[in-house]
Amino acid sequence: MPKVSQNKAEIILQAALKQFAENGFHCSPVSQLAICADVGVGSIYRYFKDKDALIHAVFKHVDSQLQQAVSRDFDAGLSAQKQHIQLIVNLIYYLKEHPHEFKFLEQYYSSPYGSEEKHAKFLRSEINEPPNPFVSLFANICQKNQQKLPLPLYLAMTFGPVIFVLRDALSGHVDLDDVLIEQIAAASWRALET
Amino acid sequence: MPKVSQNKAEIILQAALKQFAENGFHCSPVSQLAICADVGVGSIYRYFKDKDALIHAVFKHVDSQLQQAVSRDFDAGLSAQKQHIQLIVNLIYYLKEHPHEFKFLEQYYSSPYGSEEKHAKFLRSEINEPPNPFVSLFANICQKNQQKLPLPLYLAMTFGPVIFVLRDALSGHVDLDDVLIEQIAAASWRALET
DNA sequence: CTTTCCTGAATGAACGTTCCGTCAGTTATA
DNA sequence: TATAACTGACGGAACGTTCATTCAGGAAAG
Repeated sequence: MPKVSQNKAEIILQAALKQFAENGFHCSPVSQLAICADVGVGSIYRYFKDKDALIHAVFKHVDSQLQQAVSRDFDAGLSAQKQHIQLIVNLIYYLKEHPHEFKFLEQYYSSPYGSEEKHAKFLRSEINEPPNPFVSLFANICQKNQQKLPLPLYLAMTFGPVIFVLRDALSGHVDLDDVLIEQIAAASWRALET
Repeated sequence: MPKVSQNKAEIILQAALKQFAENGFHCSPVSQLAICADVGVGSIYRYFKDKDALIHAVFKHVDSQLQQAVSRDFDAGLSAQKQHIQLIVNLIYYLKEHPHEFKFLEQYYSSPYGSEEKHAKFLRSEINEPPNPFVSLFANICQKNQQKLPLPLYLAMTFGPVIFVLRDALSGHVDLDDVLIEQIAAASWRALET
């Protein structure tokens, strides 16, 4: 037995993701997280300094999986349009099939926890991180067309509709089928053309 | 609200809007609301059954003012494109200049409080409410072009970018000037064309 | 005086965090 | 190998804090 079973930390992380997504940070008492992970309350504090640290750890975990999923089958040889649509479709598919991850990220980014992180991702171009495919694609688009497309416009027309439609799909008000997904991706590309 | 000072309820409502927007529902204790409104804690419970009722009352207040602001200068005689852009610009302007209202609405809609309300607004076409200008315009667009544009796509491409860019503007990461506002409105119209 | 309005200390529930006893697994001793 | 001593992961009762809500009583209005 290792000092700290790597398994138990993982179990806590998964249980926390589920609880946070379903009930929100504030309505997920540590006692409830413990029950959901089938673990004593004290054990959570063995693996994570406090509740905040747990929330950040869940984010890190979710974010890295999302990055991976979005970049899947990415082909830099395709046209900018095809790349764009591929990324959007990947993004929607992944989040549609991982509603817990989506709800968690929404909460995280719109809370004091993630208000910095959000833009660090796009406005800095940091080293030692895997290059964000959306950022590279945007740079690509700007270079090809000499149009001066502002980054905030690109982000708004790209992620805005995705987030909006995912919310509606998750709340059960909208049936987000393959056709609608393709339509969203195509429309968001049209929005960027001039 | 029976026989009670009209004024004091209003003061509480405004103070609550400010506090909720700045600190969130969960970090706005009733004691703090009372201090901010310069009333006793008990008085809040004279005007509102409990904290939840207060939150719903703030929503009703904010929502009605927003509806009014968006419909300003609305001219049904203009082209669908011009109408669309006018509505979007109105919406962005109002929310940009009323950040408390925006932050409150964001919180409200993405909390258990407003998960129903949100879509009641669009998916039902209820009587005895003032007609939603976006809904009428959408019906208009669908009639003119015989394209079968699904409502969820329209909503996503219309409100998605607006919400996204407003978030960034509010967090100080983006300078949402008149040019960008026009660009967003124009892009969202382009997204709907086929 | 009677009634209405208002207050903030008091209340109890719920929460995050701590702390210590328990015990399975590991090492030391013979 | 058998036994004793040690170690640190683990659980959950207990603690202190914070919150929404209440209520007894004071102030104002009539």
